[in-house]
Parts: sequence; structure tokens; C-alpha cells
Amino acid sequence: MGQRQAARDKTRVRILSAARKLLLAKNFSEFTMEAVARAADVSRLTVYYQFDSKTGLLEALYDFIARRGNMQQLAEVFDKGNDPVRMLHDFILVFAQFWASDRQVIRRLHALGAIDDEIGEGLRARNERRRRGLLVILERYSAVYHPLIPPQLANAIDTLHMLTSFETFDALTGMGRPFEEVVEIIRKQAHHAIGFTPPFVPR
Amino acid sequence: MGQRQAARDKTRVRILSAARKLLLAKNFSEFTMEAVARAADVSRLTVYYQFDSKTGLLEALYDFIARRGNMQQLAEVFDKGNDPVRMLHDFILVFAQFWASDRQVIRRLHALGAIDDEIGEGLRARNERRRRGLLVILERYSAVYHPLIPPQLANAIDTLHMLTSFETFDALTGMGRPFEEVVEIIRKQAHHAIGFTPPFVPR
DNA sequence: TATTAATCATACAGTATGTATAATATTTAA
DNA sequence: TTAAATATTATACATACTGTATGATTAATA
Repeated sequence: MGQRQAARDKTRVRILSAARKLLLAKNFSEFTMEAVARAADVSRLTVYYQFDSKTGLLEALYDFIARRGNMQQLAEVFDKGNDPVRMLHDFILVFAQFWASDRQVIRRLHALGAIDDEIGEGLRARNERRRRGLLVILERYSAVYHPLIPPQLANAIDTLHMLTSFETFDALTGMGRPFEEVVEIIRKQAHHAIGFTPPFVPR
Repeated sequence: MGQRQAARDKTRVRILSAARKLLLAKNFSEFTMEAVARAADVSRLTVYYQFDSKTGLLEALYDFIARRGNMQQLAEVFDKGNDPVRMLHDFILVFAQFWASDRQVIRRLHALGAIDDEIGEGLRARNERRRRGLLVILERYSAVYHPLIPPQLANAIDTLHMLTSFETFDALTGMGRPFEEVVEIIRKQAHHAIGFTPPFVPR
């Protein structure tokens, strides 16, 4: 089964790649369905046939990028290590890798999410998943190290959520700070957010 | 001089207020020159006459909001107090007040700045001013408390720049954390960023 | 009083999104 | 093998928005 499915996927990937490339253009006004179709070497109607609308195309593009950004590694963070601080370290690393994997494009997509409510919905859902991951880590941390009372927990989660956001990563990377340094800065700030004073740094 | 100037300013304010209101609409696609004109009760051509283009209108809107957000207080931060930690505290407060003054609208304008390069230019300039302010504070801090070697200084500035950004404020406020708590969280993280352990907290 | 500034009306060019209808080719299913 | 379903394309069109051109009108200013 699937000579047709395969061809269909191939066109979809071709369109998504073209869309990704065009999203890097200086002005978003250059990002038109016509331009995407031309760059992907398909007709404009094919783009509509595959993605329904411009919004649909952009939503699919975010998924496309998430797949390429190794987000499946996130699962490993939670089952392998059981030291919560190490989990936090790995959690930060996985997201930093994702943010770094396509920084310019993610920046634009996030901006579009703040403007178009339909796109924004998808981003909010992903954000909530990140927050739930942090909750799991912090609950374990609270049990293993020192317990956090509810208001502390809420502050810690929101602070970590902020620190692991794309916006934080993007700001700290700025015009070229090395990836490892950015991760290091975020981890240190994260330590402070949960009141962790490192007796040792797990690696 | 200025019965004409006054009338002109009045229309401009009416248009900007209408634009501000419309920017809160669910979908940005509803933000059209036509809609703004109708909401301001002027003709569409008047909007063009006063602001040249949609981009021009949005740029003017950001200035409009900055004026309403008490950004002129920023000057006082630098001349009155001379304790650098207090300066940092006040700096954080002034920006937090600004970000809080029109959160939804600022969020949209920042998003538009990441999409439209012309709008983005203005935001980048403002960002750089914020960074220069932090540099002044940190140089004084470095002289009064303990000196920071260049790489530490660079990291500290970028971390503070990130912590005082709208995105950080917006994330920490989330769905309703009180303003004072948000400021408190940012200040604590800022302490950690510069390696400041509070012997006392200046108020 | 003559000029200038601000507003508005009408019209138009250009371009974008999205839909309708139908043709074509190719794969799948009966 | 034949019939049906799927994916792509072509042409055309409705709708909407930006931005400009031209000119009229009113009121303030020099």
C-alpha cells in the first residue's frame, strides 16, 4: 500500500521545504501561496489541496520543524535518569537543541502565532506540554531534595517555563554566543529558580 | 500658534486610539486601514495622510504607547540614586510598568516587529537602548561591588537584557500573577545573574 | 485676501486569498 | 480488465486590502 501516499508525502515535503525557505525572506509579505508553489515547483492549487489554507500550511510547517528538531528525544529525558536535577539539565538541553535547530524560522512562526489565533492555538498547546514536563520534574525534585510549598512551586514552574522558552534561548544566543554557553547560563538561572545549590554538577 | 496643529494632533490621537483598540481583536486580519478609519470616524485617506502607510501607523502606535507607559521615568533611574543595585531594581520596575501598561498590544506589536522588518528596526533600536542602560548600571556595579571580567560582564548584560525583556515579563505574568510578585522574581534572578548576594535589600 | 493645511470623495491599479468547475493522469480496488 | 478514487493542474472568478492619483471642500494662517 502506498505508491500514491508516497508521492503525496513527497510533494508535501517539497512544499514544506519551500515554505520554510521562503519564511526566511526579509519581508513576510513575500511569503505568498503563489511564491511557495513556484519554489516547490507545483501549482498553487496543489498547495491549497494539501494544506487547505495559508494558516494550515504554517501549522503543518511547525510540525515539520518539530520532527526535524529531534523532539522525540524528550521522552528519554523522563524515563532514563532519575535524578531530578539531571532531568532538568537534559530537559533544558533538548529544548535548546530544538530552538537552535531552526532559529529564524521558529522566531517567525512564534510571531505569527501571536498574531493569528489559529496558529497561536497550536503553540499554546505545545507550551502547556512543556509546562507539564517541568511539573513532573519539580515534583520529583521536591520529593528528593527539599520540598517546595505550593506558591514556591508555582513560581519555580513559571520561571523555568520562561527560562526554557524559545524567547529566552533566542535572546541569550543573540548574535552568536556559543550553544554550550547559552545552555550553561540557562541551567544556572534554573538552579537559582528552584533554590538548588550544586554540591556537584551531574554531567 | 496652533489651532490647526491642535486639530491635527487630535485626529492623530483618535486614529491611534482606534488602532490600539483594533489591534486587540482576535485576528490581525481584522486590522485594516478601512476598519481603523471607521473606528476613528475619519476617512481612510486621512489615515494615509497622517501616517503614510500601515507600517507607519504601527510605528507611531508604539511611540504612542511608550509615551502613555511612563517611559520618561527611565531618566530618573540614572540620575537620582547612585547605588547600582538600587538602580537595577528601579530599572526593572520601570520596564515592568511599561510592559504591564498595555500587555496585549505590546505583544502584538512585538510579534509584528519579528515579521515586518521595517517595524522590527524600531524595536531593535529600543532594545539597544535598554542594553546600553544595563551597561551603565553594570559598569558602576563592577566598580562599587566586585569587578566583573569581560566575559562575565557580557553574560551578565545579556542575561539582564533577557530578564528585563517584554517576553520574560509576559511569561511570568501568565494568567494573572500579581505585578509585584513578577517584579520580585525578576529581581531575584537578576541578582543571581550578576553574582549579587543581598546583604540587605534596598527599597 | 491669498495661500496653505487638513480632510474627504471617487476612482483605479495591483495583488493576495480562497473557491468553483472541470480536465487529466495515475494508482488502487472490484 | 474495468471502474472508481486520488492527486495534480488549468482557467476563471469573487472578494478584499493596500496604496496612489486627482481634485474638491473647508478652515486656519500669513
